[in-house]
Amino acid sequence: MSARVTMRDVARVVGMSPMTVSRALREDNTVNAKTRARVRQVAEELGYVYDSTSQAFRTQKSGFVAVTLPSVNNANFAETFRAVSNGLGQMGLQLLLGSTNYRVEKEEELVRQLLARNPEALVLTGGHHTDATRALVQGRGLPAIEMWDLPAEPLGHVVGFSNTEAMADIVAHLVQTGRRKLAFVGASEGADSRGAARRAGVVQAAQAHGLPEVAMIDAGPAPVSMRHGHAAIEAIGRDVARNDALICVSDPVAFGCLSAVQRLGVRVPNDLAITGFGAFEVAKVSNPRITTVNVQAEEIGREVVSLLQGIFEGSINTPTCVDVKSTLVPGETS
Amino acid sequence: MSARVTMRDVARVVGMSPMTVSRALREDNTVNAKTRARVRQVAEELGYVYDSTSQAFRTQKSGFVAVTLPSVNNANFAETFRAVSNGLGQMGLQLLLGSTNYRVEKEEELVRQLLARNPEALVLTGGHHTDATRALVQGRGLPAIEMWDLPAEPLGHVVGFSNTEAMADIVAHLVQTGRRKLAFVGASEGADSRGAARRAGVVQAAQAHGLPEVAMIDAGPAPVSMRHGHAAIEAIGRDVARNDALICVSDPVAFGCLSAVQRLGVRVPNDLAITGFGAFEVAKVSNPRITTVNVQAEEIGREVVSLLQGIFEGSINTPTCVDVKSTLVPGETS
DNA sequence: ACACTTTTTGTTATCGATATCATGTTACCG
DNA sequence: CGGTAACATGATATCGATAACAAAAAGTGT
Repeated sequence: MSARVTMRDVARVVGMSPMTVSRALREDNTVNAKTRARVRQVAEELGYVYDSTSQAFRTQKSGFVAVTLPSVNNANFAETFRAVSNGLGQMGLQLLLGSTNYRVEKEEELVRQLLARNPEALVLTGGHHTDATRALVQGRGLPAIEMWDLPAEPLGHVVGFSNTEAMADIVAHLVQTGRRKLAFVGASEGADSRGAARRAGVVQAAQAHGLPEVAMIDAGPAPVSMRHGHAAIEAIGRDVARNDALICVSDPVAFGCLSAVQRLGVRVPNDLAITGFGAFEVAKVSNPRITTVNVQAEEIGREVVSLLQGIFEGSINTPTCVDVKSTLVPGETS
Repeated sequence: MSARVTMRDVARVVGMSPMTVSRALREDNTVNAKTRARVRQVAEELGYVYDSTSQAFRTQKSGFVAVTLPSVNNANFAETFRAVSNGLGQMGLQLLLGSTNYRVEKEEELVRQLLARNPEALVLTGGHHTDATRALVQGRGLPAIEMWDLPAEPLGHVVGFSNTEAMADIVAHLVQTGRRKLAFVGASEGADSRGAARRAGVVQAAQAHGLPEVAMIDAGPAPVSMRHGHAAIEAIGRDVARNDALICVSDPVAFGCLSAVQRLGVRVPNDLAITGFGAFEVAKVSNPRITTVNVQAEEIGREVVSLLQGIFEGSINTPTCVDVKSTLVPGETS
């Protein structure tokens, strides 16, 4: 196996200095067109592959933007990821991804690893972090964006929406359509802070409307998905019809509930309303269509990108908060 | 903004050489326990953050494993990603992800970018690549793994299953349960090679069983999901019942079809059988449960990791092919 | 106390690209 | 034709961690 091909090798063949090769391979127009063509051709012939590591080292700019997500196995986060990834690609940046599995300690470890790669910005999901994480991020003076939430004390910039408000919209909608005995289906207390915010939003809104106490249906530890919603309802059985509305932490959970409820012979929406969260595909395709909240996962990604763009260009200097409003999407389950 | 803290800074404070600091911060036991404690404490106090870029540059080992996926917005691929990511994390490696959006040209561009980061191995999804991609990968003598497929001419190692065989299983199952007029629902010809392999598998198996020609239902360009399956059936209307089985390229597509078909009043499985692919959550939760094929997305990820482990340890030297057999999972739609 | 091993620390060179400054070459103008 | 601008290329130093070798310090047994 031959050693790797470097600019020096290319330079030797072309009969020029490595500096010229460097210039020729970049968009540097101080190099003669003929020279450039020759350099590129030789580079191609020798199978030269640019070494970003060296560049990152020399220029002290990694070309990375670090992103943490609770999980990629979630169509919403995946959508945001895709938008950010595409946007950054166009800016010549690469995305460095880490998933926290919905745990802040894991996030801390991850942030440490990611920072070691010297990213040019850090994008975190959610507004809930360990003190060490906060210290790490702020100690570097690194542009930071929190997304998918509107934290009370942001680390830096924010692109998100209010989980609490979104839930208030749902509760208002249910009250308006005559529901009073609400139940919330979500993950056990603990890890998932966005889930917790949604739960709190429901409880709060129910109180505001003077409704009886909201029943809590535990779908197990986060992350919860279709099968957990399904199983939670199966565990309860027909008693689920004591409530007249199930407010689910997400569309997959709602679909799981819907399916289980239908198997039990409970009619939706006649006997029971069901709402989801996130405007996942399944909400629109299921039968009946699930009432949900569109959080514009892609829009969040796009806003993150345009924020980053502004930050790198220098046009954004002060902490900015972008509220990507969520909107209620009425379906057939309520 | 103060300049970044380096090992040299830590060394100065401790009163030792940078080399000692380097050793103290690693798992190098040639350094005095007291010295190490002191170094670590000072590093902590100064807010020192390790610089992986420099390390990568010096040692010529990036600590990266590059992975391409068609899309993360697919629960199957996301599952594989998670398994690989977790496994690599335990080996002290970081995963560098790129998504090809199901296009080989995009893959080529991506591979170029990823190789520039000097990864220690490359994991590609699928066995279909441009010539340039093949040349790039093989020219580097870099460990390469193709997954989610069993290519005829592998680039290196392989962890996958036969899409063709899996489809043959489905067709055999449908024939056995009395179906003869098959239709295949998938993306338009072109981009998605795994989808194409599945289509070919169906056609081939149908011929082998002496069935009439398989009807093709086009769900649009890849990637196709619930809404595309749904829309494809809506476009056809009740004519869909001219077939007696819909073989779908994936579970989400199958669910979309199922939902649309139910809205049309066609009874599943009585009037029409439906099959999916991939053992997505929705197959198990939907009503009726969808007959599918379990491809063990997570297992693929785990096998990739253990292969990589073997490669790095040196215990695996020859191209290896791991066939993660897929298994038919009968549901209620057939 | 001496020779010798073991432990601990230090010195120097280096990975590949590029910022910076210096130098050489051609073009252009009056 | 001399002088200056515009263009093109080169020389050198450098980013931070660490491999490889060197050397000092601390034990160890006789």
